[in-house]
Amino acid sequence: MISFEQFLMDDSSPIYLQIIGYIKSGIVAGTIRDGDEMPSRRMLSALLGVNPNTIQKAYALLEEEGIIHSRSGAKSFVVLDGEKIEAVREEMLKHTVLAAVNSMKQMGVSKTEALALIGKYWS
Amino acid sequence: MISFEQFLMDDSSPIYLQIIGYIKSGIVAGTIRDGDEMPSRRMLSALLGVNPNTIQKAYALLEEEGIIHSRSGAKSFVVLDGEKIEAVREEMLKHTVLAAVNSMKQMGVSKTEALALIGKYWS
Amino acid sequence: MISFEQFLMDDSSPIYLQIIGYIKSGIVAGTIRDGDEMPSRRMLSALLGVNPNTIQKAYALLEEEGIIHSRSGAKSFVVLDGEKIEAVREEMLKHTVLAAVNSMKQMGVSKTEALALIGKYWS
Amino acid sequence: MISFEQFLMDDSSPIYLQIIGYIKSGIVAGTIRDGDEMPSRRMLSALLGVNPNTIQKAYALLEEEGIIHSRSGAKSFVVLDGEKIEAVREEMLKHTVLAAVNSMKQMGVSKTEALALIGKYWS
DNA sequence: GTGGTCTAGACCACC
DNA sequence: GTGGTCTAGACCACG
Repeated sequence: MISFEQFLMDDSSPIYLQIIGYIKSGIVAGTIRDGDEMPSRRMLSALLGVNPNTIQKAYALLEEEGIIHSRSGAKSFVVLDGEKIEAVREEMLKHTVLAAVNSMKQMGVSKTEALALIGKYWS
Repeated sequence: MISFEQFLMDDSSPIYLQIIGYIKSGIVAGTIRDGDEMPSRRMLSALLGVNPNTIQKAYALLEEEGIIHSRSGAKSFVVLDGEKIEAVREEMLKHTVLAAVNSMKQMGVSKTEALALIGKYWS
Repeated sequence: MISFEQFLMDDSSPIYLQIIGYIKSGIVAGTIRDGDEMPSRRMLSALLGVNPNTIQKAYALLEEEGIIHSRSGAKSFVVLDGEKIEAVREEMLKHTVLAAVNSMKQMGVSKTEALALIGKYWS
Repeated sequence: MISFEQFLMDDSSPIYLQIIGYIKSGIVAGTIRDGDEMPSRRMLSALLGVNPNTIQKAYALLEEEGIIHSRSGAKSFVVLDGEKIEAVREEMLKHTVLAAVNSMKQMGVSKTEALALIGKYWS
């Protein structure tokens, strides 16, 4: 059963996207694996203090991406093969890194400055 | 006169924020300088194919930040001293870099991996 | 004993309906005949990896339609006379064909185009 | 502005899917074209006597498929190039025809019988 | 128990 | 005005 203990609501982006991001981050970090059981919508909704529909939306999108599998009446599970994991990792990393790289380029930051900035703010 | 030729609508974030970001990036990059003339709201609205209210909102916020100065009926100009430029630069870079750093941390990426990723996606 | 070797779970419609459809198709195709023995609920549940209640529901509905006959503690058998077979055949075919016909009409497909499409996708 | 006058609720499948199907059928039939304006969610919800959220769900899925384009605060439009139209047509026809063909095959119907059945039920 | 759909209505950001 | 998100709660089909 996937734990949401470390999940912190950010409140700046929609909750359902935060949930999706949390799952995907877990996949990239390796803490969420193929076959893991998802908490039921009701349970998670109670745990996070969020409306069940919000959870439902997150789960529906994850299902559409093929990351979880749900059947009415049965529990939901994570379904991941090596390819999918790699794809998620690629997507997540590419998105974050490219966003930063492009912004910095547009600001006229050089590559070496960029590396220094990362070091500075890594803490 | 500040040119919006290189401005590309991203469609993922609100238009008025994209405009503000474009101006600020130009300031950090040094392509926008103190005393530069802003295009008129009407002209920019037509050029970008966007509702005039959207342009107005962007200009109003830039004015609120003290980055441009408008007098009703007259043209708008950029007003920048060294401090302001440094403040904008600091704000933009910190925001960009911290967003990337936090995302990568959550994905279990190490500092050295992060630096490698920046290098990989830079060119 | 009716074999479920060729049974493939479709995952888009409820399992119990898939089971019923599989049986009815077999009847129409002539591969399932009067007096054939149904697998036990327990066995089928294990074979398909499905909740026993789901099998039970399918069997109950088939019994309700008079297609199988069960006696508690005894095996279930298919009971079919000519009329019943004809009724099932009629029902299955009408349902299938009408669904396709109506969809195609709504898409502005002409009768001759429809016939061509059937030919195209048949093989 | 796309008209929903001919839209009839079927009630057997979810409303949001019926709306999507209606749009796609219109695309295949050629009555819905690139650049057409979608009715606003509120307006359509009132017109069909359906909750706005239901409309929202349909629109969101259409957007995800790249068939319509929405921006917060602005109207939604249909966006279709030749490829997309062909893809939708292919998807819709293939889905309906293959469903029928496979069902009939499983029932042991021959190709000529199938063609005769289509003719019979076309009316 | 589970997932899926829907209603009723609110709030916010955007144009 | 528009689209997007969320709450609160209901109902149904499924396993």
